Amino acid sequence: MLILMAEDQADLAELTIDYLQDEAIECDYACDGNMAMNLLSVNQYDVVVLDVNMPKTDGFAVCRWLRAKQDDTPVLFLTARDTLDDKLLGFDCGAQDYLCKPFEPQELLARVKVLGNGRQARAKRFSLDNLKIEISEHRLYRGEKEIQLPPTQWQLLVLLAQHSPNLVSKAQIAEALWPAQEVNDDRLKMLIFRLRNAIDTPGNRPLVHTIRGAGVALRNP
Amino acid sequence: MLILMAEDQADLAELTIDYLQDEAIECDYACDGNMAMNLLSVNQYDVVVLDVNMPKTDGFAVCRWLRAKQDDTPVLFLTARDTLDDKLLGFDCGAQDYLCKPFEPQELLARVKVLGNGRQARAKRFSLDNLKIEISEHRLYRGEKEIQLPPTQWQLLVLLAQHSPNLVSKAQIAEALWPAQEVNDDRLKMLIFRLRNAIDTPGNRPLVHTIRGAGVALRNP
DNA sequence: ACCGTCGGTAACCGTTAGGTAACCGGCGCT
DNA sequence: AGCGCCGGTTACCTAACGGTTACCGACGGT
Repeated sequence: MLILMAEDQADLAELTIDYLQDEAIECDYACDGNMAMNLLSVNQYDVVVLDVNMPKTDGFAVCRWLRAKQDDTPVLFLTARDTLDDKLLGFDCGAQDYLCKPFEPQELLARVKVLGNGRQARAKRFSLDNLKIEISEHRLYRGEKEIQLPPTQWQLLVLLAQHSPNLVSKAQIAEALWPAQEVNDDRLKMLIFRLRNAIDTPGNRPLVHTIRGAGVALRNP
Repeated sequence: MLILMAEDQADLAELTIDYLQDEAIECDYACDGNMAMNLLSVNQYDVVVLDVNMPKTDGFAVCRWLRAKQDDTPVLFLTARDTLDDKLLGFDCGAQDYLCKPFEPQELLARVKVLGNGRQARAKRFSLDNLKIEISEHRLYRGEKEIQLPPTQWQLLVLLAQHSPNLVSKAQIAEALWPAQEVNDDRLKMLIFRLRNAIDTPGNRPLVHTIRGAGVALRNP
């Protein structure tokens, strides 16, 4: 997950960013409103954390500008301005959340995660090469053709997609699909084989890769 | 927008609900955790506002229960428990927001609106292919012909329509139609069969699709 | 009391999914 | 080279699942 942190107090920003990065949240940093807008123009973020009091352009203005250009990236205001009117103004600008300083980094983390996940939840789709998965619709396409998958193969595919492009170990798969059972290598072998047959059809680039002795990954060659 | 307010202090709840209703937010009210779960089993809400300290079942438990049954309705905790640990616990249970008492009703309203917006407004009409459902009038048409549905089939149809084109799992259906009963596959099978007979009449495109091992969806092929 | 409707149970059946076993081929190790 | 392990591939068998039909009891209106 990649977020943009716009905050003019460099020391506070650094502490916060350090903490978030320890929790596997990548952060870009902007020290004022204009810089934030520049970065927002170039990159796509999962969440934007905005201070309100910033040089050049204030946080409210940045948020309004973002919404004006039809960008619905979730915005969280992080500011010392704690009056009701400020909060309402923040939500009015199109923010999703509003957290007052001083704050606990853990709470910020929790809220950022919610905003980032909600976005993902709304989408609930995955695509790689010409493979498209509509998870909530439970549909799967390779190119133009729709593919039907049996239950367990679908489970495996979703699992792989969620970790893509990372490798998923056999133990992880077994744990996810057959919880609290001893690992049986054979059924797993067959399962992977069948999934591969189903989605890596001839004429398409193979996407299911087994790494010998380690596990399986869903990714480009 | 329809929300569920679960709060054991009746006076506070009433004030809040009055305010929200003035702002065009309809509210159902639950005075304890069990009542909240009952209402959540029957109805679909845009947002759930949960107190933590409630009789019978506390708010955290309700939220966990909701997530366990794969319901991703946004949850906002509204509670006097303002320690960091409580907040983190709340988010851990799967909440989207956490607001501490005492609170300003305007802020609650703003946050509820944010949570409710991600989801499309509750449709009272639904149409797909040549199938038209007037939910509030309780009428159903396939092409020009009006169809009468028995109560449970109607319930199922509305449930499927609300999730369309997404898949609805058997467990979800059972939970919605026969809350707090053990899942009986057979009655469900018959129910789906009868609904399909009623609306997927010969000459029309079939819209009720069962995905083996997963559930049912109302959608175009 | 009669009848029609509705929803649940049971039984049947064709299909499919997924597990087991057997075979094969390659790679790395000694 | 030879062996053994790992993973790919084929074949087969059974249990589970879903569609379908038939039947039955409950309920409500006439």
